[in-house]
Amino acid sequence: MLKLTRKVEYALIALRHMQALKPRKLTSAKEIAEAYGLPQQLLAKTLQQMARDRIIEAVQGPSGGYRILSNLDKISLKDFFEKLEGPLGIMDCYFDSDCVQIGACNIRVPIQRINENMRNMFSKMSLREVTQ
Amino acid sequence: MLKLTRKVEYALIALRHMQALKPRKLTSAKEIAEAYGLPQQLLAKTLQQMARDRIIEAVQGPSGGYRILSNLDKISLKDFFEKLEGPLGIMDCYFDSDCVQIGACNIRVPIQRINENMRNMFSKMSLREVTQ
DNA sequence: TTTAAATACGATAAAAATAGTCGTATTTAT
DNA sequence: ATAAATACGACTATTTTTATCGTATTTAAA
Repeated sequence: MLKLTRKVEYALIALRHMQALKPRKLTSAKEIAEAYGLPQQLLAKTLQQMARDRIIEAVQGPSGGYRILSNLDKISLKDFFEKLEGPLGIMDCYFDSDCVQIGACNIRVPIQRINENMRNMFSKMSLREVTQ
Repeated sequence: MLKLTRKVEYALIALRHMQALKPRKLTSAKEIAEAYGLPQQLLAKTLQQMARDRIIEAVQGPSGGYRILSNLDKISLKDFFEKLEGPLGIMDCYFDSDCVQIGACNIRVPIQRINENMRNMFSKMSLREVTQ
């Protein structure tokens, strides 16, 4: 319960790895996968997604790879999580809203409150705090 | 990502329902299941577990049912979640520790930090805040 | 200009976790 | 005695997550 997905986990590992390299130095999916024993293809997808989201930059071709693009101080954990996994909340009745309960549900408001607290907390933490 | 399970959701709905009743009044799994359109058997299990955890009290026999036993002010959401679902954390490398990474993992410390923040946040919220 | 190493990505398969059901036992008010 | 409720282990179904496959594209270097 309240678990992060592997995708997010791999993304954090990769970012932390890149952060430790010299600025602008490239590293490949293969390199990272081997260094930490991660499934390369899945890691690659995660890296590709972060590239689409402009968190990292991809360089194609042999001797290509990835490097950090954004200022990680400026990205909150909330935004990071949501970029990778969609809206952040304790239940999904606030996103899909095809909840059978319609009017009967008696915990909408309290759940809102918890969600607020969660989002607030992750808004206050930057990605750099995790990767540095 | 970071979702509660249905078990927890049903537990909260049930508690909120009981909280709205006159003190010491009993309500049954059937009653709650019908009122909110929940699967009765699964709800029943959740109620049974809360009874084992002494959050609510079970009365057997016909015209039996459940009522709130504990002071909900005194139970933190953290304890509540953990009673129902086990240890609370963003990843489970801290509980099972059979992570393949052994020494290679580079995000242990930062993940610890996030976990702390989560636990801290849910420690500060009482169950009553949600059910009232 | 061919080759090889890398990214890109949709489709699918496998595995794990979650959700729900079944069957049966026990309790107890009526 | 009966019926309505809790108790609970075993099982099944569903959904979500995780991982793999196959193929295309890019591009540095031989």
